[in-house]
Amino acid sequence: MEDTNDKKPTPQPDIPATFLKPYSPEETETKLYELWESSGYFNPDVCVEKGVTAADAEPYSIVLPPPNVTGTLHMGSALMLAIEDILVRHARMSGKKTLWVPGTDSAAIATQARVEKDIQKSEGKSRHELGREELLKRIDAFVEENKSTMLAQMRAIGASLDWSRYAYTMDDSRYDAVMEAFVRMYEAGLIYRGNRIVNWDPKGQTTISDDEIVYEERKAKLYTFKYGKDFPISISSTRPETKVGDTAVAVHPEDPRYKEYVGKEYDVVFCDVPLHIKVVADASVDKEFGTGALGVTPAHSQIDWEIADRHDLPRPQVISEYAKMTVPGRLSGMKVAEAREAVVAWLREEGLLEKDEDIMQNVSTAERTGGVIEPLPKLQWWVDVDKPFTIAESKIPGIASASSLSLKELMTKVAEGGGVTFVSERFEKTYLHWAKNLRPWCISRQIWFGHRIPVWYREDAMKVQVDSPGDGWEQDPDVLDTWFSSALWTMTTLGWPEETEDLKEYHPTTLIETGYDILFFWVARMILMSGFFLGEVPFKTIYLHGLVRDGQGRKISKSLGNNIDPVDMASKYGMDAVRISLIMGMAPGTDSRISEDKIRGYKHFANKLWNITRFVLTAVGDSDLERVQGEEVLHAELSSLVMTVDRHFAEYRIDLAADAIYHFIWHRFADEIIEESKPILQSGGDAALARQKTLATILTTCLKLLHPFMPYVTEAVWQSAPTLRQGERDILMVAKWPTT
RNA sequence: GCGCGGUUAGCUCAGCUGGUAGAGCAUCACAUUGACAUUGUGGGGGUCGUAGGUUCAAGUCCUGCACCGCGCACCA
Repeated sequence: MEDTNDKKPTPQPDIPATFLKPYSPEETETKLYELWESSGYFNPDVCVEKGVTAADAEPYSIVLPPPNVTGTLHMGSALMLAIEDILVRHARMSGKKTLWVPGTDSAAIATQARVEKDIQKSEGKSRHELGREELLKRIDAFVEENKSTMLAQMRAIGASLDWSRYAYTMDDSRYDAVMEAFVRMYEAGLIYRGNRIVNWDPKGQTTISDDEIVYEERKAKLYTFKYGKDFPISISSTRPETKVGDTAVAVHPEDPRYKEYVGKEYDVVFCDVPLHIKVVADASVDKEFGTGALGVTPAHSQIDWEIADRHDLPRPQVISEYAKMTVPGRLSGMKVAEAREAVVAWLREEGLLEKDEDIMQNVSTAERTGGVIEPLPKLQWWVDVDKPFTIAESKIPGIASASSLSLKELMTKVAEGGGVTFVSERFEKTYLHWAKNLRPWCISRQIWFGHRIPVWYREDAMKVQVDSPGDGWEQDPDVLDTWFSSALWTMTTLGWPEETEDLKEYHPTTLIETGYDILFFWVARMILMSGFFLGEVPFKTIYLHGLVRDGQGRKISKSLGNNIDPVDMASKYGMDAVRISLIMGMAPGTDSRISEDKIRGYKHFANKLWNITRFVLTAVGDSDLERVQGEEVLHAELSSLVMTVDRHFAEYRIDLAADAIYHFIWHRFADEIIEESKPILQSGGDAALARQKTLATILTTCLKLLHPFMPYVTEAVWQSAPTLRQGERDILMVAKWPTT
């Protein structure tokens, strides 16, 4: 260090100068990542070529859940990268043929919404003023900029990803694969175009899937009223404005109050709109709710649409895509909220309102825009999850080749038959519950950024194919739900639809590791796609991690200002400290907490290891330890530590593995073994020599065990202290995992 | 409404197939120029949410209840 030493110079033994000052992450991290990357060892092919991995070694593969290109990495992404990097480094050191595929996700809606918002702010223009082509150009520029930042961040975290296999959801090869998938599923009859009730987001001006809905509990008023003075039945509704779209009143078939009216038809004028209402009996009606009679609005309610199906009712649309009334009369052009008040006022005037009561109601909102969902009938593209198809060749337990089943059944059987294992069993229940209640999946989106639907129209003709059929054919303007392409991710990153070596070698992948919040969006749908196209599961094990919360257990959010930037923290405390503090105390599937204090604590640990090294190197000096025997007892103890760590790895309890290593290093090795060693070393002779050997062996083993968790500091030690390598490779990342 | 978690020291959590409570942080006291003050040693602190049950023995198994969190459904 720079402070001039005017005290007597302590006699420095012959150890590398780098250990004479505290560990400095900022000086080492970038260099070490470059060392790893340029070594080529992130790529399993290179590992085989250079003899690090046996050619016939067991493959171990993980496909990185591609982060959205909408911004920068947050603590959640850092946690994900840390967990996966730990597993991957452990697998690589254990001699497996280890592949971790990097990627980024275009995140269609999220990205377009973000860019549109920016343009609206800076230029005051909407996307329609800009035009499709120009908007896409702007989005591409935005994406390119973010991508490079994000890739740099992934490197900073230390992720040992094989960059030679990097994929982006919208690159050419992925794009083509998505088109191919759509066409094949269409040809199998599992994708169809249909007019059904969709979840329409008036704010985002697009449909969204059931899973993209967020329910918000709000206070609402339930009004009870009649359509007109001469109408015999009262109904209840929280949305009286929709009643101008009613074509029936449904009652329970066994409700004695209404039996006499079933089958009768009435004409009324409701708020200036003439209605023709038929009374129908339908078992889906709950006799106990409200008046026991349900005003049926087929075009603006999912269940009403289904009732209309059963009773062959007309389905007039009375609300537009802009959530405005399309009926003539006083409501014409009003927004739904205004119309509601206007209808209530009219009901009061007419003396038709019988009751209004406060109730709590779940309002459906769009996850991305927060817009209140307006159910509307629309002609959209759907994945049919109920229609049986024939699975040509099945490698899934419980599903026979050439058998016939629906996608829903496929998804259920994969879990029930043990085709995949959930690290936390409880998620299997959640998954199964979801799979069994699955409804058609709406996959078309009315936005511009994304994989455009490969369907072509000319007059009344329609063709489903990847390339344009020729002049005069117009491509469907819609793009696919971003999760449709994501669902193919394990396959497309490995080369599908080509039958590549990678696909053969690494698919099914060993493990999917992602947040539990995208179990349905993504994990379940990968099972769907992989099952349909390949007859196999996309991954053998499902590891779901929880949310990263702040020190007080609050969700990380912009409004709270409690975001902790992983790269920021790393520049203060080192990335090793960030990584290990993210996974310490984090049981799989449960939310975890991160705070600056915790990270600071683990910086101390990195330095502790540094100082241990300094002590050991000093103790060993220039002794030749090659032929020296260490002490049995301590070696047995070390073995038992390795066994504990292995067991935790086998159970995916990397938090416990890290804990075991941490405690051994600090509280056993440093606090006890090193302290006990001081007199032994001073006494000299064979005992001292044996102890030197023991200390070196313990440290070497600790470096290896700790490497997956804290790759930088351990590699820094390995690089600076060749004496500790004991004949192994000069890069710790590819050293052999300790055996017991 | 259905389901899933959780409830153990001030805080964050661990306690596997049941044998009478552990760690880290925090706190208090003491020590040390030591490989390391990014330190060490020691102490205090818990009737393991609640009421029952099974058992020779229950944080640990079973049942009910309460509270917190989450998912799904309903949403007339």
